[in-house]
Amino acid sequence: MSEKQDTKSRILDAAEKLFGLKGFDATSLRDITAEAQVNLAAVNYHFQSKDSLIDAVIARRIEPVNRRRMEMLDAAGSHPNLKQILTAFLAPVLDQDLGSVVPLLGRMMSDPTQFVEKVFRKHLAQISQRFQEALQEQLPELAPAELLWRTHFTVGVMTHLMSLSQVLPALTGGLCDISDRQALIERVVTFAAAGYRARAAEPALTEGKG
Amino acid sequence: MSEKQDTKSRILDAAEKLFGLKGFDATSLRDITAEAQVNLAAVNYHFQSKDSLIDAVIARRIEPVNRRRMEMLDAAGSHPNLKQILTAFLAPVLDQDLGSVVPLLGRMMSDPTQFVEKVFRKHLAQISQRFQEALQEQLPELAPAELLWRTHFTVGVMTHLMSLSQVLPALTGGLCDISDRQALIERVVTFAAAGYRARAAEPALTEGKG
DNA sequence: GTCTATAGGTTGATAGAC
DNA sequence: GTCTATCAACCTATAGAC
Repeated sequence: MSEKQDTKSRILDAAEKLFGLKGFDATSLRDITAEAQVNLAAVNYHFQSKDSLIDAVIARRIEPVNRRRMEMLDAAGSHPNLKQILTAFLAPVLDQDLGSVVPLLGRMMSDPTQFVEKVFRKHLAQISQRFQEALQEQLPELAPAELLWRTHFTVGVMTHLMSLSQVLPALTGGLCDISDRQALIERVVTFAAAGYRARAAEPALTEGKG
Repeated sequence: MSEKQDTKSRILDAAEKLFGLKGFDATSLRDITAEAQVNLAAVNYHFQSKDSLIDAVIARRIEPVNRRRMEMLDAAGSHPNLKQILTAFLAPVLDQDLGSVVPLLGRMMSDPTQFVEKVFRKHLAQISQRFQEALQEQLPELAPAELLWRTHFTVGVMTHLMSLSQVLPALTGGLCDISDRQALIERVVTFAAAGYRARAAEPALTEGKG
């Protein structure tokens, strides 16, 4: 759409695209400035360092997602049910641009190297707490640790969808089409909600038939 | 245990550890040879290129996992139930060394760049087909595409566990302890089995209360 | 703000002695 | 098989002209 953009935005757009496509380490500043059609020195002028650029690229996309999550959770009232909570958590992510934002967020979520410091503590700790409380209210019989495990599992479903979003059609011979967002979100929510509601295994008993 | 190892194995061990810790791109051959305490040129002598080394590192760990998966699936008889199928698929992965193999497999599964060619087509396509058939037999009411989606979700749960295995205790304030493998496997199987069994959403209807 | 030029370091890979 | 030495290419970052 917009023919002309300022240098800073062009760099952010190009970085986002390439980080998602090739990963943070495999993308050089030269790759980015070539894609953005700006001068190499512009990156350091506007963002000081590659590491700060990564921070900026991530923050630009995760913060609006988190705001939308809170909006949707609030909109569901003071006692949102399980599917409303899960939808508020997942939909804002899966509704993003499949060509750049989704792969970027996938890289961000699945790279353990600096995930704790760069992503979780800065952007996810607070909102996770809020959703965890809402979930616990709907699932009072679930021990907090068990609830946390299942949230970790659900985040895994979401993360893997984002990481492999670009290759999923090829992987499944076209059977899994990721472009219908609404259907995808409902699918994930259905799957995760059933997982949350599963009766926790009782370690002391011999296991029953599956 | 083994004090003395041949150069080739030392390189594989060091590469596995560092690839898991820092990722494929961020790990240089010099990092690897320093860790393995071997000469830099030894890598190219034994493995030709970094890319071939990555292949070798992956193949060494995924192939035994796949053999074990098939063993467990076969051991469950000709009509394994859902939990038996899921356990056969997940347990051989989650039972691996948490300090090196699990993080490596996590990197491998969550890097979309060459996942299709380097990992899926070479190591996962065939076994996926076999498990998909077993699952379909137990879940005949589920459309093949829907089944595939849920398998993708389940692989996401597994992958995210592997990717963040090193940081999960720190992330959850120690609440989620990954060292009890048996309990973890049961937790994942319980969650995924419930997800597989969830009634598929019917797009035409207005949604019921969650 | 944008550019050129370049510093200073790392990378994967190889040639050739032993 | 293992080593030293090295190449050519690449990297991030910055200094300084405009």
